[in-house]
Amino acid sequence: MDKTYQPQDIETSWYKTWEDSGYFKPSGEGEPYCIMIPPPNVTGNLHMGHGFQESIMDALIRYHRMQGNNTLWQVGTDHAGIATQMVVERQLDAQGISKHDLGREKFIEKIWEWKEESGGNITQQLRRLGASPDWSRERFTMDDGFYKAVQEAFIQLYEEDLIYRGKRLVNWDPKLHTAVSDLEVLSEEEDGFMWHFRYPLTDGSGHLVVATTRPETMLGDSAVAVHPEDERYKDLIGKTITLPLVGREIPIIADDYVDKDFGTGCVKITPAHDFNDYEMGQRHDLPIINIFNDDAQINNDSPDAYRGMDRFDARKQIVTDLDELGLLEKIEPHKLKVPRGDRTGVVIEPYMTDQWYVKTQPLADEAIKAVENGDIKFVPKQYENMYFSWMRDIQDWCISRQLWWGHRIPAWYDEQGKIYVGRSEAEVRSKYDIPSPIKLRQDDDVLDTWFSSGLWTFGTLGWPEETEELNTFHPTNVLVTGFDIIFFWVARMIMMTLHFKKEVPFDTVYVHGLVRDSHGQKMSKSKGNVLDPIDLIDGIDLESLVTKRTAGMMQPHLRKKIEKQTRKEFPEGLASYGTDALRYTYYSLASTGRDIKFDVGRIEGFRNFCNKIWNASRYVLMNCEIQDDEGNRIEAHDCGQDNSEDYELSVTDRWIVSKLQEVEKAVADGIDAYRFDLASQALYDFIWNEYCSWYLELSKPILTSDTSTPAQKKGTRRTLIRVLETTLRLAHPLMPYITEEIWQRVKDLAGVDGSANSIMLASMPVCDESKIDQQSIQDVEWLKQVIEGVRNIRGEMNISPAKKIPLFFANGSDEDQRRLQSNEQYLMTLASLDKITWLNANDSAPMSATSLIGDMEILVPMAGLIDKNAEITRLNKEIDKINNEMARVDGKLNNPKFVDKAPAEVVQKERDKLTDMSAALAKLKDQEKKISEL
RNA sequence: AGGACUAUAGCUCAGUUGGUUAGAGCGCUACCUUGACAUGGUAGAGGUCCCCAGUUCGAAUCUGGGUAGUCCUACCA
Repeated sequence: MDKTYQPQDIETSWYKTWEDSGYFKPSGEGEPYCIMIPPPNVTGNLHMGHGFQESIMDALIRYHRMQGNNTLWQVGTDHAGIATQMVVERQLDAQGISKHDLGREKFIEKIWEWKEESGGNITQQLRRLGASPDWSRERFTMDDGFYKAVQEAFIQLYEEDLIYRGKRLVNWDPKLHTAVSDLEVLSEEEDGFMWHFRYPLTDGSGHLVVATTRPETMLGDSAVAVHPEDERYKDLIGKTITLPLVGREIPIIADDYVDKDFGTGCVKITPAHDFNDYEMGQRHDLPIINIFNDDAQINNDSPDAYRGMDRFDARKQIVTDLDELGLLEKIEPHKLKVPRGDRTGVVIEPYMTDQWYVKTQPLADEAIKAVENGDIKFVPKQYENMYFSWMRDIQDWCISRQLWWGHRIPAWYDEQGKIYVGRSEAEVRSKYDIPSPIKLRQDDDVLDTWFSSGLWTFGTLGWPEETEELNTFHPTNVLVTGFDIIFFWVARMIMMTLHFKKEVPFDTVYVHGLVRDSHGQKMSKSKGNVLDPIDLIDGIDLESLVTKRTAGMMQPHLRKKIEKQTRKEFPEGLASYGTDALRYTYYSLASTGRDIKFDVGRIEGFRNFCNKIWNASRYVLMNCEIQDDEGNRIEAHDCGQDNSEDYELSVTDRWIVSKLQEVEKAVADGIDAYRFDLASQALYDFIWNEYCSWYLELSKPILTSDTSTPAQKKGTRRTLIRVLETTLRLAHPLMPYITEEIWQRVKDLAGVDGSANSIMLASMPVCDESKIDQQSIQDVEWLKQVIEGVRNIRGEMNISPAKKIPLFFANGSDEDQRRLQSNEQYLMTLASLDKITWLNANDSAPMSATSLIGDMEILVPMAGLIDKNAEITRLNKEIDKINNEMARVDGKLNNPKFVDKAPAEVVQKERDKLTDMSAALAKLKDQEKKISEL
């Protein structure tokens, strides 16, 4: 083995082996366990959020696979309608071609080409993470089978009257020329203005002042509304206004939606271009006057002067014109929420169109019940509230999109506009008996991407066919996803699955936070703080990182800023940390419900952890086999794996095995509770602090000493290798590569069945309580305390670690003496001693620096080693510490209320503490006095 | 406007049902190339657990009220 851990040397080849060997496929045996991957955008790239999410899923999958479950991780990608279409449109744009130049068919071909070209990218990146989904079952939301599922779902819902076509106001994206759902609109507060206009009364008796943030919509006004009890305007209700610039006569109406105290108390009503106005229009039977075309330019039904004008130009012109007419009363700065498309960023326009809708209420009712009655659980639980509040106030879902890339809606129209829904034109014709002379035209629209994603859990398993996989793996066990798509996806999946499958899509939803940068900022291209998981795995030099972060950046000042910031933060670029370190970092940060701040310092720490495991394994191997200069095995030592009983386990062997049981439990508990931070912490602590820092050091005196017997050496080897092998299996779900690499070299020494080819198919270690030996734990605890006591004196007194020193034990019990006798060898080595002396009650001790282990004192003679004043200082520090603590405990015990009311055992504990401390204090003070008198 | 979440060491975070001398990693200080590992070892410093009040014998933990931040939902033209 190499002296240092080099992740790049081991990762890709192991992945290939696993995949080629078919290890990712369900075993076909055991309890089924299934996770559906949230399908990433097929032409997208892996970002930190994916990295986190997939690492969590892979840990769960590997863990369950090793537990013997029939484990399926279903993988696939999403066609991501709008996003993908936009990318290809932009590419064509760069060549000066518009999609209309190509026509629908050719354009879709182009997208398929782009899908073929870049589609493998994200799945390759997923492989780099060590993800172990069943690639042989990979799906795409627009593959033939999925198309069929989508079609079937649409037709069924239509036939059940749960899908309908309707004309109403939708969120219109004038850049994309499509409707979008409420969820795809983001409203941010922006600076704007409030314009106050005078609207003259038709009878010439004066005017009303209306306030608006959108002057251009006045062309479509069909009323002015006031509050029915507003004294100022009561008499005007029923009169009319002559709309300036347009000349239309519109009524003044009363509606208690109007807030008397806001603006002027008069509201212009534009039913065709505002959701609230639309409602009011319905209530008062007002005409709906559309003033825009699909581009949000003023249409030809509007006054000549404004036709063809962009909405924002028209706004300016209308304000100017009204001003010239003396009708502009004032303009005030005003903050308002501006709705923008989440993809395009342009202002979304409420717009009258024909669209397809899903009637959501009946579906939502069932979906709410499923969470209420616990069939589906959210982790963390608080997200259930978010889910409920949205579901209980759900609106019908607009599912049609005026795009070309997606599942085309399976509906046909005859020349009268009558709708026929079916699987194909032929089916529709025969079903509704439509003769060929009658022309049918298929609906041009495609379905919202989330409509198809909603079918993901069962569509990928073969629905609408009743497949074996569907029976085996559905409902799935857990969905791992970000909170940002609970509404988009999780809620819809629950509704659709309950409706079509009559069962839940998954038992548990594990919701994680957003991955942010180390300062808590969202990672974004424009901020230039994006980290690419692949760069963290492979490393990247500074220049490449700068180039990458500033690529495609239009504004030069942003470019400069990002470059400066990047050079400052990563002056050396990024080192190659490897997949295992990256994954471990994710796990360590995966506590509940929080966003994740990703700090490169953390990943470096875990790369070091990998190195620690690597080197500990080297040590174990060096002691379990005879090696050549390169560290290759020439011959294996007998590590006690045959069934002979000629080995002897020491107290430290029994201790580390006990500790191993504890960490096995901690890891299992952590993973079972989706607390990967706790699982990874427990494992880290065990490997680094217990196994490496203590156990490996404790094994050295046995293995190197001439006085230890062959049986003792064999027992130690056996424990070294077995604990290592078990720990590797325990760690494998979290760090697949390094564990496999090392496991292959240790498995036979640890007595693993020779037919086991890969650690990923080995069994997950399970805590065996009967192997926990309390006596050994206490003994080693004692031993550690003695060693730490000596080291503390050494450290504080600046005694060179190379200097061997004598040690005396005073005031010890029989138990102490027993422990000393059985651990002398360890003590001599680990504390670097040259002599140990046990003092009986009457023996006199040399003047020494002292440390207390319970009642027992350990003494390091001062002669020639220790400065008197330094020791006094050290003792006083100890004395102060104990004094403070004693004062606290004393106060407690002198409080009669505490003594009366607290449980007896708590009181007793405090009493014991006090007794121990006063004994210790007396000894330290005595010691301090003696030394001072020297 | 309603709701959720967060506040613990310089930084990033743990802290189970109230009882610990409040922990970890990184960073920091001193010493050390000893044979698995300097991607290392040993020792150490560092905390008014956001503030105020309450419940309790006892509060980082429970309750109420603040303050600050993050986010979600709905919005007034």
